[in-house]
Amino acid sequence: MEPTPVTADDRPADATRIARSRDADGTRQLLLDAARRRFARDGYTATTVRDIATDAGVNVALINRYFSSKEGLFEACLRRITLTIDRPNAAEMTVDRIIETIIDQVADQTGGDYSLQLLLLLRSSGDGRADQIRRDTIHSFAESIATAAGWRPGDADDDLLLRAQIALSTALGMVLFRSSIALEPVASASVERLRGPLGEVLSTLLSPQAERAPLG
Amino acid sequence: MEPTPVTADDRPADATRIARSRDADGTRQLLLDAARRRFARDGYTATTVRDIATDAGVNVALINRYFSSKEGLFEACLRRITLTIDRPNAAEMTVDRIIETIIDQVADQTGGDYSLQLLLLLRSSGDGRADQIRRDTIHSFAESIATAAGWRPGDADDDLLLRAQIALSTALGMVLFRSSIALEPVASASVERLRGPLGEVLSTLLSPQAERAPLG
DNA sequence: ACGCTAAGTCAGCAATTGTTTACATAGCGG
DNA sequence: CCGCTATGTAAACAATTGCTGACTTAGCGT
Repeated sequence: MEPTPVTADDRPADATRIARSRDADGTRQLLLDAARRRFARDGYTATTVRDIATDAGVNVALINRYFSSKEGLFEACLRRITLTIDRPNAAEMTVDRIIETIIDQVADQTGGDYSLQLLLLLRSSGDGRADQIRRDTIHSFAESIATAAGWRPGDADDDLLLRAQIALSTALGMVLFRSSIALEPVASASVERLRGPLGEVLSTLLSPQAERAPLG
Repeated sequence: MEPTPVTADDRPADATRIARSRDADGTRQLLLDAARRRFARDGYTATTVRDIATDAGVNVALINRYFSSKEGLFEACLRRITLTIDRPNAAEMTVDRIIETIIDQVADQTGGDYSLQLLLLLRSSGDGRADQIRRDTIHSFAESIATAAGWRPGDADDDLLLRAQIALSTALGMVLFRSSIALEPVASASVERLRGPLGEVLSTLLSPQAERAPLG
């Protein structure tokens, strides 16, 4: 099963870290990169360990050596997810900067790592532990957004958290439409084209508005 | 592989159409119902034909007899999708009614057929033809929404179509968070709780606004 | 120079997958 | 009442899956 054949030069030829013949850490990285790509694009069950090993240019057995199992490799991919929003000290993030970051990440058409990681967040292996990791990652991601909007951990009112999650669902849905489903015209819309409506949506959700109805 | 075991009474015991022992159409329906549930919940590759047959209480070989292949059954499920929005004569749909319909469908916590069908729209079999059906379905769904907002087929300006697709991505992302990922607090938020923010988002996207910036 | 350990290879196993083939039988037309 | 066809059953097929064990070999420390 080879739904999306990956040519040799499609694999990120990281010139700075040439995979020497006997480098455990380097091999682990190659496997993680190939696995993330496969899992994100084709999903967990549709991806075979042989696919990943071939993409990484590495022997299949090493997946089990380094990650115990296919499931372990998937969990490692999930744990490796770091989104642009979480990288700077999120405490100083303003709503407008968060919104701009989300838009850039969603609109990233290069098939780069960030939209790939967003896509990975939507994949499930069916395993409970992996699903929990995924849930935690998304949740912490939503908390970062909500925090920028003024939410504080432990707030009795989680309206802002809810709104942040709705904003996230929009972002993830957009990534799905653009990279996986290829729905036109949204799939090939430029960043400039998306900035308008997406900005409106995210501002509506996250920007403080005096006239917002108090939770009934 | 049995990620989500389905008990006997979990299967929709349609009393009006008892599956008699030798009824081809009835058997087809049983298979379609079971397949849609499995495909929507677990995805295509994670679902086995034996899972479906067991859920439907039907012999495995009948899947190939009636639908040629697992892929054919999946396509039949996709073709069967009819969303609430498309059912009435969409020409008379107002934006507000469309918005209300979307919210109801997204918030449907009963795990009923409609959220199940939305979930199915996010699943891929990897097969090109099935993906095309899925794409067409989503696209026509977006056109219905855009039409209510004033868009007309053939419009040179597809800004409203784009906005309808963004609205759809929000809706699908929400269904994913609620039924598949079970992300709190959005997963168990009531319809009343969701109506506020979701209504704001959808209105922002679809309601005519004089001050909307002309496409630059 | 050399051996020891980590790193990588190879072949194959057991289980599961979708599908097919040959067979059984219910139930209606005559 | 009989037999023919549509319907359903059972068993097995080849292919693929994740994974394992025994084996090789590169490369560093001494």
